[in-house]
Amino acid sequence: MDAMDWAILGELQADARLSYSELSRRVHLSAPAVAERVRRLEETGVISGYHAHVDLGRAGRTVRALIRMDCYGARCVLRHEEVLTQPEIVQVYRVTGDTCCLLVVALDSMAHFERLIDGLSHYGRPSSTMVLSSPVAWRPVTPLA
Amino acid sequence: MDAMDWAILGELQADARLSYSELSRRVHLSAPAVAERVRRLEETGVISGYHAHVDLGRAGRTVRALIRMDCYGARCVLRHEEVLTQPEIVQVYRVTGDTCCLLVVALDSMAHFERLIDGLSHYGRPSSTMVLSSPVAWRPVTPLA
DNA sequence: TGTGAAAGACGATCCCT
DNA sequence: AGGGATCGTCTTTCACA
Repeated sequence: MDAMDWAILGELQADARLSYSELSRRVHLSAPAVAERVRRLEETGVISGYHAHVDLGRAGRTVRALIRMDCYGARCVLRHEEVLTQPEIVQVYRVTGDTCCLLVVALDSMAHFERLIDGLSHYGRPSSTMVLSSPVAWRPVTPLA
Repeated sequence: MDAMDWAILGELQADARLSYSELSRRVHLSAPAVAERVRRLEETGVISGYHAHVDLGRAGRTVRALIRMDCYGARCVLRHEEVLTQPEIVQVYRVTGDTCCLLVVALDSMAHFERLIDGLSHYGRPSSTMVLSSPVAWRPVTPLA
């Protein structure tokens, strides 16, 4: 992971659809050399994937919330994968502290949200907070000073 | 936003670097037609970008935490953009409830984390929880049933 | 590792449907 | 709005440094 790798990562985090030739121009390296470095970043797992980001609001998911789950021991949602694979749940963090995990959910209506909460309450006590906005929706990973 | 748009969104969310020709094969449409639909999805903002995802652990960011900020009125971090642009902060949610926002942070050490907390405490009272793992790191957006 | 050249594939565009 | 043909560009592979 030298400066060249970080330069390539920076470009691909900003625009994953850049061609190797455009990438090679930006980082001042030949296209085959860039392609080889990208291949290795993928192989070693530094790059975990390339994803189009969909605007949740414009896709109809106007209701967003954070749900802290205080689970009932063995009935913990983390032990029931089928719960976590619901499309409404967009992120799950297992955390320390007095709750077992935090769910980030995005839905199309409050009614749908109410139904989700009802389903989750079988596994633990959900404590919800509505998301008003995301001042930082996502930030590229850079080497820390 | 018909079924074809959703099929294209599904493919590009799974692999943003797919070529139009490969995409056209997968959704059974000609390449120019696919390109035109993608262009419109970008223009209308449904697709907000294409990003390479970097594995935080393999990039040296081994410490992750969620920080709820209980801000001191006008000194709220949401009013101080320079605070939120720090590279350690990877996501920010403005939320309802008794705290003003939730920060998702990723750092290379606990010492660095301590310094971050110290800096934040100027703006409000930070309440932190460590992230153990992400059972669902990210999920593609699909039409809800 | 990185470069340069060559062959095949791909992306952009135009026109027609 | 989609399909087919075109041309310029890009990806990939190779030999070589």
